[in-house]
Amino acid sequence: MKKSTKAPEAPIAKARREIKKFWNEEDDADLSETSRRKRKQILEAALESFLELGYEGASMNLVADRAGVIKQTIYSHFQDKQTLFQAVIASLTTEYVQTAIENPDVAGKPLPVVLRKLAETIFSRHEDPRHTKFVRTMIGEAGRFPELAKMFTETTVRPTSALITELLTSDTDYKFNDPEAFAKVFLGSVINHCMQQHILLGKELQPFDAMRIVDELVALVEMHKVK
Amino acid sequence: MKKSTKAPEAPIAKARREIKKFWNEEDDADLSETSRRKRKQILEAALESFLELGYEGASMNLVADRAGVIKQTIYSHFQDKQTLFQAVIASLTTEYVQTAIENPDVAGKPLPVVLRKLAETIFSRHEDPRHTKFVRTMIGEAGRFPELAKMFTETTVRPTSALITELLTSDTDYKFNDPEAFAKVFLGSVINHCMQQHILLGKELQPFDAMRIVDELVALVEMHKVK
DNA sequence: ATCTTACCATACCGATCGGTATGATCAGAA
DNA sequence: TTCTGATCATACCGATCGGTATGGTAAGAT
Repeated sequence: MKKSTKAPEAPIAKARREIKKFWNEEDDADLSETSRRKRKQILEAALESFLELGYEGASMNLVADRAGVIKQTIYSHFQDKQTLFQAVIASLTTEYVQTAIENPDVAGKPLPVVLRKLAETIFSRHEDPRHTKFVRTMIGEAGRFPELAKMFTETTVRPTSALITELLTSDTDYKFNDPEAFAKVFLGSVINHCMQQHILLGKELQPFDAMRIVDELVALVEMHKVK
Repeated sequence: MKKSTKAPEAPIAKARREIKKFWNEEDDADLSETSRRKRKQILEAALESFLELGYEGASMNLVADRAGVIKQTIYSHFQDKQTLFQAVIASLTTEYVQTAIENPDVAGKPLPVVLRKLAETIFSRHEDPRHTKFVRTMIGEAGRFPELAKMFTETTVRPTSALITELLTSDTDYKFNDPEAFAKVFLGSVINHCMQQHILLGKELQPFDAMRIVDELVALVEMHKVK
């Protein structure tokens, strides 16, 4: 009846490969241990600086200081500020993609359970302040760094949407006229709730229980059960 | 049966009042004609500069040049860069609030028609490149200017959500278990589609017809029709 | 032991930043 | 006409920007 859970993994793995290809990620193999450590320090410091102050607001001097490194070391690892920024965003994106939908314990579970689990994963991710800042930064710079925005949607939003679509179509207990559209409704409701509550600080003004959203969505799913 | 359409107007007007109060909008009455013109030139130039380059990326020199004005004139109208930025965002927010839901021609129309109209309004607004940049900027600076983000949600997202909730509850032809949650599902799906397609440039990678979203949503609404 | 390589500290570069000072010009109200 | 206030042009302020140069130090590989 239900398709195996292997299929959902495929687009994720593909996405990961595409990221590496997209960013021309060099092998770290030919770097010394200390050099790789420095590089990681730089990336971590740049990450916090960019997410805290934005691309223009964060200075290379600050990044160097926070990394415990001099500026020249940064420029020996990254061509310029833009490259460093792109590396930071790309690294964060891959991190979130890798931890995205790696719950293999949904095999054979009923559709509502799987969807609840998926929504909960997204909700819990938006509890992380770093993720909130990441999304803000990525969106804020989407106009100046369109490739970053495209990579983000391509590697996170789209596979998730595709996954939901597949879950909807493969479960023969349910029947949807336009599964792709319903998947976008489902995912859009979840994401937008996070956007409004966390990214735009709605939770400080008008907190709204995420469970009511997912309950409503599951109820809508149940209305599509074949009798 | 259906409530009058006056009710939806109330929260909008209230929001507008709150904006003015929030921003302590000074009366332009005591300013000379040329002075008011200069101020408008400055705001327009600042608007385009901030939306194009972000808060940190836009310089006061650039704004002055684009406004055809010297820097001192800017500082005679606005205390500093932050104040100017806040004025720009506030001005844009009020503009979008004012043109939000001023379609009085939905009186007595069936619920799906009204909801379609509402969704279309949101969709068409996101066709405007300036609005796209505005949303990107606002979200990007939400961490550094939390009051701006809060004002935005408070004056645009929340009243719209409340309006939909009221539409869902007041139409006795339909019955929803949790109208507020369904309203958020509806609005969330619409907004997230715009976010993904326009703000995050998804339309350049994977264009998706907005009509399929709204069709799906309306279909979901119809499933709640009382027999 | 030599040599290479990455890192260090410091200082520098021209440009630009947000914001201010000075003093001339110009328009409208008295 | 005189006065007042806003805008003008220009130049300046200290600070900081992204990025580079110089020359010394420390460590791992040959």
